[in-house]
Amino acid sequence: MNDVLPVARPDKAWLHSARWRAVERVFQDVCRLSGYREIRTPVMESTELFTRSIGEGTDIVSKEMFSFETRGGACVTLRPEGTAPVIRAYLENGLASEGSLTKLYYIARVYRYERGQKGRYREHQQTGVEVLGSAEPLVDAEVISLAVEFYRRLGIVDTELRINSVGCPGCRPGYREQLLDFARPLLDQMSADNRTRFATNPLRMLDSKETQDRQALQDAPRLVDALCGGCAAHFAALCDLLRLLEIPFSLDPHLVRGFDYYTRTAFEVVSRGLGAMSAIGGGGRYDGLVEECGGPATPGIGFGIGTERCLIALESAGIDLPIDDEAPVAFLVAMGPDERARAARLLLDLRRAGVSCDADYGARSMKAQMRQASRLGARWAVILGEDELSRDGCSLKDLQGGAPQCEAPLASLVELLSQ
RNA sequence: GCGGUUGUAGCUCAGGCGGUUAGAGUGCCAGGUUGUGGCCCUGGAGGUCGUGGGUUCGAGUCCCAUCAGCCGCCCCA
Repeated sequence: MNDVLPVARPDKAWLHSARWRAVERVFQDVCRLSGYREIRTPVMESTELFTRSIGEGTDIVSKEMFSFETRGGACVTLRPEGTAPVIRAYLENGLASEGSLTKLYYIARVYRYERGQKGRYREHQQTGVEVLGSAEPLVDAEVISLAVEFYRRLGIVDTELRINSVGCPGCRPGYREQLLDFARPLLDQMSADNRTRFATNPLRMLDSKETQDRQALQDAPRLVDALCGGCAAHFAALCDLLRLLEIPFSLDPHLVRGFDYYTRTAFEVVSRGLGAMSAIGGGGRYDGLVEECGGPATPGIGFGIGTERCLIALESAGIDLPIDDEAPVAFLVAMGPDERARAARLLLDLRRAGVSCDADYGARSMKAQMRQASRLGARWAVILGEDELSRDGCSLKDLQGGAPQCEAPLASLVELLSQ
């Protein structure tokens, strides 16, 4: 299991909870600066929500969902992605207000029943945003720039942004016919998977990474050339905006992505040199999804970013984000039962004053307590012995500096350590 | 879903052709220092050998299944 461990137990660097917090903090900062608000949705939703939104023919729905029946006989699924639950919550809680945008972000554990490997886990985390209520290319550009800005702030610079337009229900069927006509004579040159896709989900043939499929479809008609007027104008406007924002991108006419709900803009951020696990984020526009989920026709766009993949990318790039200092300021060393009781009171007083502190709770030797203080990285050892307590004082030893040990009155301890 | 590989102490790993009380390093605990961390020395504790079956007089070792990790494919974050 990929447990996320405290910093004090060194393991794979990216498994430290402090690093997760650091990445999440960067994401939250970027979102907050851009006017997004956090939404938290349940891990479990009705199965139907996902089969309808993601699409029956997709890999995720057909073989990768953790689905089961409740005691009451309802079919539920652990969410395999973040968008559909957000849409459901948006509708159910009336977050839409007439004629205005809703900008949301989420940090969600998601679940897919698939074979694990580096950077791919059955339970993983995605951070993402959803913008509901606008079809303006300006919004597409903001969402993409938000994702790019997140990577930039993390320091992951070895990335490439790929975009495409997958059209709309108006122009896609026409393209679909073009593609089918092109592929039909080439069917025997393609993989079994692609022959299946030919019948079930032709656009996904383009996404195949099999070399035989890539070769066969190399000169296939491009979706971007078959867009209707509205989609073409939208895509052109987005490309202009990205250039204005100085966000480098490449056009990938074969980019389709794994969800059926995408319309027009689709994009992916890949981190080069990470082998099988190249995509570290992706998203797109889904102008029909809200309606599909039972709401009013509402355009939307969003993206999802894999937290684990970001952490691995950071690790392999040798980037150390600033992480929380978990070392206590003070460690109380108590010599006997009376002193331990006194220490308990001091711990409370110090903590109330905002001074992080800890102590040993057993009857261990002074040497062992000092060793623990040192190991925890405490700045001060506060020594409570019979002698000191008889004078209502304690000995203060600086475990990191070279200052000589001194005695201080207990009454002044909180003030001394608060500095 | 497919292929390869690994699973032994908290951690990193040894354990020729199956044979008696399963080892090392590190970490942990105690002592050396009757009340003082890091360095050093000595000692100690700690293991259902991933799990479940099977073969055998006897399985950490061989066989099967299963789970998990890692790597590749597919797909995706």
